Amino acid sequence: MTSKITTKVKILNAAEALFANSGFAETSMREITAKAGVNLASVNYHFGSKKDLIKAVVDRYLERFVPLLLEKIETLEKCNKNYSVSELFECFKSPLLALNSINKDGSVFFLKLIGRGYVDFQGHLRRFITEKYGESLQVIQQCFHKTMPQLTPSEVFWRLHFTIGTSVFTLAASEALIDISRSDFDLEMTPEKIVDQLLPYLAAGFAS
Amino acid sequence: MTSKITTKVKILNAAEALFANSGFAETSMREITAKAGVNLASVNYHFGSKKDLIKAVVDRYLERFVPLLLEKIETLEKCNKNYSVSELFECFKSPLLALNSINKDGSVFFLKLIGRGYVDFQGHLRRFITEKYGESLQVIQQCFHKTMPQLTPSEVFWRLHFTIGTSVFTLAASEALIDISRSDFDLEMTPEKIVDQLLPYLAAGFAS
DNA sequence: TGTACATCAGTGAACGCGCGTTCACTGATGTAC
DNA sequence: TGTACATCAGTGAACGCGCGTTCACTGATGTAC
Repeated sequence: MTSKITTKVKILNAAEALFANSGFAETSMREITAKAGVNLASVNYHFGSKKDLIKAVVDRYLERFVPLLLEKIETLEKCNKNYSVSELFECFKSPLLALNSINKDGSVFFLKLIGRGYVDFQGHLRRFITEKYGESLQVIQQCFHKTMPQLTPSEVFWRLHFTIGTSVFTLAASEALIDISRSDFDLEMTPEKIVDQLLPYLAAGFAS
Repeated sequence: MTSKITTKVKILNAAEALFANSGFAETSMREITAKAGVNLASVNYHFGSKKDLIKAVVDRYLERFVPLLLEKIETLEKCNKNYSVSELFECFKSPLLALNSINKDGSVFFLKLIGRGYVDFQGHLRRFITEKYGESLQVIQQCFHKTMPQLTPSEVFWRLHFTIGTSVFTLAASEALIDISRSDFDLEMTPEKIVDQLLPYLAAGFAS
């Protein structure tokens, strides 16, 4: 039994790394297929178009991540009716780490991709995500509301997006920041170390 | 005395709006010149290349913003040896608002552009900024360090960039977020209202 | 003041290039009888 | 088991298009004598 990597998966693996690190618009089909070692035309054969490839790359992570996260949150709700923000934050950790089974740097790629999705392109990716995962996102939002019932739904929404924003921006820009950190402080940062500094910052902000 | 708007300024005004809202790579020279109502070739005539236009657009804001900010900080240091983080944050407000004299939405454009600069392009814009404004940025960083002397320089650096990240990401993605906010909560948000919610979040995070 | 020349702002059309996509095709595998 | 056909994965080359840039040129303004 050999674990044969199909052309489709080769393309996804090559594309996600390039998309995450350079952005959707900046990455060409020729770069992707060259990195994957497959024929240029095979992307359109397997995925139809570049837009659909982008969706497929992001969806491979969401399809794994969202159910795991919902499961964790459900368990938390059963065990503890009055959970805190940081307990809720904690629910994100293991589903994120589980993404590393898709790809060595899966969790970093995933957050970078989400960041690109916010900032790039007018909306086809966002539309796709809200259509497929809108309900789940609503549930998650309501859980955050329960931890701070004094806020309005809109306030919860915005604080949540500040939090997401900080996370994904930090990772999207991490290459530049790691560069600066190395040259200015002679400090070799890794995504893990960054997350360690990031989490208390986020928790303080959200509960402000 | 008529206030004649030169072709150069027409180009800058058209380009900054498009760059801020769509990104550098996604905006074409033809879109810029069409919006500015000038000849396609005039961008290369006045600026040399698209890369140099990007630098010029960003620099027009930095050239105004950085001296004003340094001035504010200097005044603060003279008046009050032991200033707080929020007093330091306060120094950013009026220089940011002063950018609205360049363009009605100047301060929003500026932050969006900085956000794009982090995430887009491999580095020519970042290199340009650190070369021209690196010293000033160092000074500002040291001021933040004074407000929290118990932190290492590296920790200050990272918290500062989390803060910048949240700000610029929120504004870069503000169009999408304002859309969602309208459809989900029937709430018409403006950049000003967003900033009002953002500031306490940032202060809490930085001082965590 | 008039003439000759230089500089500058701006233009229309074309250039070459890389892009995403398409198309006709090959060869391997699966299915029906 | 053998043959005919259908389906599927993958390919090489080309397509049309929009991109940033270039080039030869025009016309207005400034400068020297």
